[in-house]
Amino acid sequence: MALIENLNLSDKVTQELGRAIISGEYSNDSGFPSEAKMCEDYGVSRTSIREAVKMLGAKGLITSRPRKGIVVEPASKWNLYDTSVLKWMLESSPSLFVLREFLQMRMAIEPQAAALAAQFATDEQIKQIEQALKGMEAAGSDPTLSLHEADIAFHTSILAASNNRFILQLRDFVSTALNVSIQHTTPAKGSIKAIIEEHDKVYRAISLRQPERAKSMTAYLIDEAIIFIDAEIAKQEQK
Amino acid sequence: MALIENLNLSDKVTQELGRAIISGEYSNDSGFPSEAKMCEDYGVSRTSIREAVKMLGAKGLITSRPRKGIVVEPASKWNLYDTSVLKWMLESSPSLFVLREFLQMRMAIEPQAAALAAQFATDEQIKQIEQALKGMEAAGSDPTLSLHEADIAFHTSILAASNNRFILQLRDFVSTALNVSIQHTTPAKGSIKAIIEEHDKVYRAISLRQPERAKSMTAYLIDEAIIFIDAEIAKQEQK
DNA sequence: ATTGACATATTGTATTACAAATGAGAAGTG
DNA sequence: CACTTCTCATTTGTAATACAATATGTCAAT
Repeated sequence: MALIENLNLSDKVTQELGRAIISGEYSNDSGFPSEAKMCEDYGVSRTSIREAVKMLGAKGLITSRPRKGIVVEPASKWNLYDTSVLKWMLESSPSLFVLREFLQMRMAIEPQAAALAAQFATDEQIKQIEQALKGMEAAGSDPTLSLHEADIAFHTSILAASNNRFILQLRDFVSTALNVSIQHTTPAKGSIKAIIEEHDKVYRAISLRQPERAKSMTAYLIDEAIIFIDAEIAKQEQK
Repeated sequence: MALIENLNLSDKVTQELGRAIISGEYSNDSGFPSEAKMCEDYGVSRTSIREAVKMLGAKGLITSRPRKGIVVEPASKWNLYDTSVLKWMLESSPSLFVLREFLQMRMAIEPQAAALAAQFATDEQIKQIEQALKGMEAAGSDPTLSLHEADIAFHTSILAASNNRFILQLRDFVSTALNVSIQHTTPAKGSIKAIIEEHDKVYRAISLRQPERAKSMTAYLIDEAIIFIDAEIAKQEQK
């Protein structure tokens, strides 16, 4: 999974440091080690350390200044929409709460994306959504196919059809959210048909160019997931 | 404005290269120069060039591999929520169309943020929103104060009150959007009172813990701006 | 035509050296 | 004593050099 192979040294150091920073190993105690110290710790040259530091700086995790050394930025400065940062967060956080935040974000983005798609999608883009929907239907009746992957394809095809770069950019974010979801939601087998039916309603609203319906259908879809997670969290807190 | 002073060399190179990449100077033609070439072009050591390349790579703009050289990633890979990337985009794009995309994003984020704030904001956070609103009122009657800054403070205080890290992260994004807006919207002086009145409705909905009203009031607020920009774009296309 | 070996260009890594910035403490001064 | 100024030490910033690793294309041999 981690696949820390095939990476060059500075990338490997970046991975390790990034994970360590986000899991809070340097937040409270004696501060961040100096470049020289890290050279020893990791057994690599200062060149590689510096390149790693620059990359982490570009993601908003740290800053460095002469004599002062390297300091970890407050979490509010971290670029959470960077896929690496997102990955490190998921590796170090209890994911049920992060998942709720994910879903709240999806509740913001996806209904609006669906509405924009209904207004501005090209015929080609609508065909893409249709293809993804057919993929879900196929996976619904054929267990060898992945319903999960088709589901992701459906949602991202809508993001693409919004023709808004900032929304499309959240593709990885939504994919990640859906991937995390799958770990918690045991897909009630009987309801697969219902799920596909609901996705179909979203598709039809978009293809019929009805922004408001597309928006509320999508909101409905995500709200179900939020209700499920809220229940899950409540269950966990009871223990 | 640019303030390219006070930066170290690798940061300066990063700025220049980033701007050049996003404005498309390397997208179609002979490809990206090699590190050695850039050392000559910029008159700096390979160390600085490499650090700049690493930073741009961390923002998703380029990748580099031995023998193959440095290649510009497709725009879909760029991390648009990186404040530097955002800045470079605004410097190189006709901002009226970018502004519409900004507003579409705000239409996704802010109503949801307001709804979450109505549900989960602490009393302290609601007080913050109230403070920002009072700031707007003060600026409305005192021309020496900046209504614009108070406006930004109001919107970001709601993002903070959502208590969702992913939404709060978009603070810079929303600030930037509002800053760009001001360049296009000549604030009709008579309507200032109306604008403040609408912001007050959002605040009251949040403080009364009414998520749905907070959401629709915020959506109304942003929709007005979208209508304005659409008209502006139509006007420009007529010419 | 396919394969294999080799030359070549480019990034990757290490090392050394010195410059620049800055914070802390010493030294000096009223 | 209070305050300023100077010096020094620490840490990052920049440069230069050298060689390793990697992948691409070429050319020859089968």
